[in-house]
Amino acid sequence: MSDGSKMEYNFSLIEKKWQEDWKKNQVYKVENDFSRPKYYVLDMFPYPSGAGLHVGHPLGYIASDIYARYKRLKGFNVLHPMGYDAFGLPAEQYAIDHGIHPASSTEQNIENFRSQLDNIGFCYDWSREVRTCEPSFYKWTQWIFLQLFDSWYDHKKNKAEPIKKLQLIFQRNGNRECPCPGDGSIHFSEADWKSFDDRRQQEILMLYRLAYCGYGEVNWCEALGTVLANDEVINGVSERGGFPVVKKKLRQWYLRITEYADRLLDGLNKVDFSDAMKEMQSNWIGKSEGAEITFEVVSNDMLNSELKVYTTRPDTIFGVDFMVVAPEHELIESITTNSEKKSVETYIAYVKSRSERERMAEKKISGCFTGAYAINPFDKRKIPIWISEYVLAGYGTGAIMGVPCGDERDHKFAMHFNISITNIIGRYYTGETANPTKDAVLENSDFLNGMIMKDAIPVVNNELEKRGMGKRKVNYKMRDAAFSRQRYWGEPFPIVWKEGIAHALPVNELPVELPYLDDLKPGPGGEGPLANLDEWKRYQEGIREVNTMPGYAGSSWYFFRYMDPHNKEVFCDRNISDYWNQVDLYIGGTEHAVGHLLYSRMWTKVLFDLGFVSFDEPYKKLVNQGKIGGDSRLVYRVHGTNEFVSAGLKDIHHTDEIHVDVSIVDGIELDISEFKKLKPEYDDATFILENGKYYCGSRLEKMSKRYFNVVNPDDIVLKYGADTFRMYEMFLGPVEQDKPWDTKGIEGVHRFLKKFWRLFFDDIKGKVWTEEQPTDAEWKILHKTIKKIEEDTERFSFNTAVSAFMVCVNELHDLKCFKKPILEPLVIMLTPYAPHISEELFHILGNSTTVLNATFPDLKDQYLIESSKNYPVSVNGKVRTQLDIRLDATQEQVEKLIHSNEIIAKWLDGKSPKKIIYVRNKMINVVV
RNA sequence: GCCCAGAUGGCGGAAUUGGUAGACGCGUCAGACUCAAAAUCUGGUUUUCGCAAGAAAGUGCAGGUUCGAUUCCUGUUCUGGGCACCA
Repeated sequence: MSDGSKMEYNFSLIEKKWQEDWKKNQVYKVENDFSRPKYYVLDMFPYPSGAGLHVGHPLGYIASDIYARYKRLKGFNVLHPMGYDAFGLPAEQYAIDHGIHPASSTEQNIENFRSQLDNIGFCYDWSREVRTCEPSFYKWTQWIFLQLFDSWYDHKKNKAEPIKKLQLIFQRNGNRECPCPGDGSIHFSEADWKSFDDRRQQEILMLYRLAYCGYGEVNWCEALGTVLANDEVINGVSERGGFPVVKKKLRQWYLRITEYADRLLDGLNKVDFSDAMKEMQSNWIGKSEGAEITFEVVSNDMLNSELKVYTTRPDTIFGVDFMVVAPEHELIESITTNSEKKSVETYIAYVKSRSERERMAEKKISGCFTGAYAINPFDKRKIPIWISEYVLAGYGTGAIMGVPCGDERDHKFAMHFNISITNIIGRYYTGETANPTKDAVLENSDFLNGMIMKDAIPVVNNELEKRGMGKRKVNYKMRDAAFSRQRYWGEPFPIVWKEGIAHALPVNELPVELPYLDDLKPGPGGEGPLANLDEWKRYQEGIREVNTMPGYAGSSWYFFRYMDPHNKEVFCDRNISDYWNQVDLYIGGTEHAVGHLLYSRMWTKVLFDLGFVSFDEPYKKLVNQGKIGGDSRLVYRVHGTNEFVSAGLKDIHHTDEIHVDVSIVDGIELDISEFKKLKPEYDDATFILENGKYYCGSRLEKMSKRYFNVVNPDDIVLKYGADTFRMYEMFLGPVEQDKPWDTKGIEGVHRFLKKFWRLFFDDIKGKVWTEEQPTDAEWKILHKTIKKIEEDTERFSFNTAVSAFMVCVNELHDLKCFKKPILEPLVIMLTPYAPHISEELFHILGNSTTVLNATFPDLKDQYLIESSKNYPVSVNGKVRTQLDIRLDATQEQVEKLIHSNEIIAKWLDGKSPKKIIYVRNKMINVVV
């Protein structure tokens, strides 16, 4: 390269040159070097959609890239990989609609993603790339699934254990010490167990397995031959075609994630996630502590059966005026009296006719009396048992005790059906609305009278347990996660069915490869497309599982595979996972709060329990990047005409607004000639202008093709370069925050980089940088900047770090400081933010090695001590002077400074200060 | 309805632990260079009053704590996000 071409900042040349160099020399390849301190920076890997990346997507990637490069400069061995979450529904839908096989559309999309990512200059170690749809990857997805299938949760040890151990326990003790998580009503002795045939034994084991197959309710549409999602069913008929849809119990695979509810909740205390994220996860888990109370039931004047209810407020037991059971409750048939039979049947038929949607949307009060009564276990009062859809079958026992004075829903129900209300909280209940307080003193409550409600809770619990009428109980909102899909584009299950019993395939037969299938129509009886492949289905004397795993299977463990991506023997070598350990920094969107993040946390805990890894929380710190919104541009057409009116004048006409492509608008000014070319109908459009210009309206909304507001990073990189793009995305605002994209603002950052370049080369003079020794003032600028950039990078405040660079360069320009001892550390500090220009300048300064091997510059304290401002104030009659001092000042330096400070010296008048108070590490109060 | 987060110039945002509010950038105004434009450089830019020096007000709203509050506390309004008959 000649000196002449170095004169001006030619970003496209520089970026191309260094990207090729990085690739050729495999600069970012990472070794599993156990002798070095490690740091693991991970992005949530993308789903390679056909739309490609817009400027919003790389935000998190840039932040993690900066941090990874920063940690590398700090001397860490940094694992920073990337891959693709490549299995899933959208690719399959696309295939069905467009006739392209998901394997090839996925391949194409990945290629496109890769070129877009490469453009931005990330430091990923691509030799560790993973794709969840590759057999070499999903072999281990299947293998981990088999570990889940072969395990159960031992509540005594509070961990997962191999199912073999459970079989031994059953042989010795039956299940009296291991209550069945799948069906609490199953009890058997060791003798019973031995008497069960193999089939029965396997059925029972299935109820314990962490990955299990059971029956769940789904929307089944016979005419379409498929299962439909809730939102595809409207008023009991299918959205497409209007065919009848019925609720049907179908065989489904599940993850028994509920067994990990407590540990998933507790684990939140030892990870660094945002409070909002922790909140979302703990709400989803929905732990509540209460009691399960058993009521005797009288029907047709005879003692009939028992009804269990779950309540978090056992203290209100004497305020119970009615019981409500869910319409699906199994007791309904047996307890309904002859006289009520008809109305109960009518009510249940009504409930069944309503879709989940209607039920949730309307929330109207409905219900029906069963004719039966429950007996209050303490005062033996008869309590009517009702049925209502506001009680959910799936939570607690599917039955509640109605306490109208304390619960608003119960109150509304009682008012609606004219049930008399017992007041147990005195003046706290006005008769108008319920009061859920725990602070009231109980009345009308037998042995609890005079007690404060919250104190009464343990008293009642003790009494219930003493009398055997109930017990303390913890409940969770979280349900087991459905794990099978009747779809093609996913991992096949390594399972074979023989006579109704699921068998794991031997590990040496993994992976079970997904057979190539052209026609992706569903199979018979609600099964997936794989069911159409008779030959593939048959496996010895059994039949393969034809469902596939859901999209979240591969993403639940992929972070392990990056550590040891090419291992053919295990999913990840234990020594290697011990070294890389937890992901130190995980960056991704909030949309995965309760899906991916919970599943991957659970899988890690299982692998930990079974001894395959040494930690049970996968992510040490999680940062959620915000979304970048599109800034749409709107034009206004006078209704019914072809005349467009400028935004400021739109209100005086009756107009329709139309989105216009942001690329033909400069700021808010429309390029009318470009606009006319958009559509033939616009060709003869007329315009009402303001000041001779057509101004567009604007609106912030989601970046989407539909709104013509998508900005492609490729276009930005082409115009301004990757370094400008990276820095601008960071400069936009805090990483965690949602913010709008504004292409105009990018000029400022671009100017900064050009100015940075001019510290080295002048347009006219050429080379300006020298080997000269800097002055103290110049050192101070450098050290101030090092400190600021280091602190800001460390605390993820990349926007203020970029500002600090700008300030520094402006100051150096003002001082005309082009000295190598100042410039070189600056280039190194800029590396994480703008890697290409840094490499080039570092190379020019005469270092033969790349910036990669450089270290983040050390601080020299002596240039940091300075006094800034001081404020004399009067506190409680004493005169104080406050003094701002650099953070790192030592006691000695402070005292020296105090005596040399003009104002303080005047106050002191030669005497010593009475007192020096360190208010903060930055503020010092001197009392005279 | 419940839970969480936020509200600062024309705009994006800064102020790290209570210490000169508005860093940095955009936009804009004025000037330099230029025949002109681009690029670059210099200066101004919270509001009101003032020729100016300067003065007063000012971080959604109303209070409170403090020598001092964008920051802490109480109440309130609005905006964004999450959950939603979970007993």
